[in-house]
Amino acid sequence: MADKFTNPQKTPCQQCPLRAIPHFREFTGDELEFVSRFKTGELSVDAGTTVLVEGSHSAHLYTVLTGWAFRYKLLSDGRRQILNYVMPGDLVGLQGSIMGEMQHSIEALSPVTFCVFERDKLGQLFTRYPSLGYDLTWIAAQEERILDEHLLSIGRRTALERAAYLLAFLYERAKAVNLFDNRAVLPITQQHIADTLGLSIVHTNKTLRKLADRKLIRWQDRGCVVLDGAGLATVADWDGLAEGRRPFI
Amino acid sequence: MADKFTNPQKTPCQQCPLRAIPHFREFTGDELEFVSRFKTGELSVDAGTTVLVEGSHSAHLYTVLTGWAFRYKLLSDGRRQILNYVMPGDLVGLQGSIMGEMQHSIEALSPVTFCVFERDKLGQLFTRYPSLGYDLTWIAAQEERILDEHLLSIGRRTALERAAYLLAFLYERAKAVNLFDNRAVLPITQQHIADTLGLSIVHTNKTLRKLADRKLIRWQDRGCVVLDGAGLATVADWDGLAEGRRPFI
DNA sequence: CGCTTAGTTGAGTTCGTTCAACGACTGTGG
DNA sequence: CCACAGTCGTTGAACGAACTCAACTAAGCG
Repeated sequence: MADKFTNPQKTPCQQCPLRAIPHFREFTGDELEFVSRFKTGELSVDAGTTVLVEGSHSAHLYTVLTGWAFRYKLLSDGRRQILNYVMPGDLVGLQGSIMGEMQHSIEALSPVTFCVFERDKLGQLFTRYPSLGYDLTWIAAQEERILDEHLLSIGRRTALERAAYLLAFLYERAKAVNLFDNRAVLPITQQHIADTLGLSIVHTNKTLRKLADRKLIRWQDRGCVVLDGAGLATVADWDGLAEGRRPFI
Repeated sequence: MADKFTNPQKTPCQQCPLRAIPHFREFTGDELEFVSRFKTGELSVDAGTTVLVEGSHSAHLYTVLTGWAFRYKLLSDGRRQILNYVMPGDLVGLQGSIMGEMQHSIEALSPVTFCVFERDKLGQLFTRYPSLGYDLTWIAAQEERILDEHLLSIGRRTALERAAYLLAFLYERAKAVNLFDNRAVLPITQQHIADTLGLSIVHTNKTLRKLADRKLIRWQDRGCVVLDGAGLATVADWDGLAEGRRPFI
């Protein structure tokens, strides 16, 4: 793909901008040194680019350095379900690395830069840096938690509650990794929201309008502005992420 | 809880009946010896018992030795979403062990025996037996895959497809761990199915009737008899688990 | 025998869908 | 500079899937 660009000149992990964010945990010098060798390059893509494809066998693991993306699956007739969103510090491609084949695809919502790791060195990571292995398990377990909550949402919440939950969730996650400057703008279309909530685009539009009428969000500049994250969480009967400091690779 | 019964006299892991099932991978002698010490006892519960509760802080990890159970979450007004089903060889309680608080509950569908592991020794597992740490990550990643597929199902499949997917999924999983003798009977009620699919019980009943009319299943003896697993998978547009040999602890 | 649980079925209602049309905005090529 | 196409959001109307309510059967159990 022409719009993909792999950059061998990587940002050194020692100067990783994510390490400055209090949301992420500290590394020891040893760990940092290993991760730095584990990282083999960077991948920068435009918004809209499909990075990993369902069914492919990727030899890489990726951590998002900057930007937004999402994971999704398709049915053979084209119906799409967005599974989760990916933000700086998130690891993707673990399933492909650890079990062979990717069972979902990933698409960039904004320009995205990934740190690229070699699957081959994953074994080394576990043998030489058990604490990093533990972190990988932590990350996978955390993703599981989030998927549990999404499942509860799609299965049992009403359309209004679902939409409120999703926006509160995205707002809280993005805030934790400093993705907002002054205003909380989520760079997604109503089609993305519809495909996440399992609703039609028309009904999604009408549901979002209700949230806007309640002054919880505003639709502006091709994105969703969150005005009241806590209010959204209340509508959704959602407790928040309850996640402390977060490891990352 | 009176109906729980912790048995300190454990089945030695060396004679674990699960090891005989080809679906599970081999252990090295060392690993087996460690797991055997990691295991501190067994827990046997009746059908219907709630084993782990959302919000609790469990000091244990469990692997199912025999029986069926399920994981679920509740909304504050009582709406229930079943997240996944748990069968022999499955690990539960990892989230609680690794991140403090359980975010879902677990209830037994049949009499269930669990192997009990100490959370405290989890660090040792990663440092001394990296291959087991890798397996834990594998297990978490596999659970993630399954949740992805469930999300696709609830979000984008029709009621009929959803039901077909769920039953095909349970059938395939249970078959892999020898949970059937001669007939493939799933020990669940229609209420369980409804709470898994995100449907009302009435509509679930009418949907299952359609599957029965097509001779794919039969409802009998308080359970669902799967007559044609492949037929169900076809209705659901589902490819199967595509999982090779599976690690377990 | 009555009590409870699980499954079944019909009738009416609600929520969400599909179809369709339209406006606002963006980017592109002439 | 304008014409045009494409994407995205919005809205109304008609339809259909799934829900609630309610009544009833069958089976298991003290």
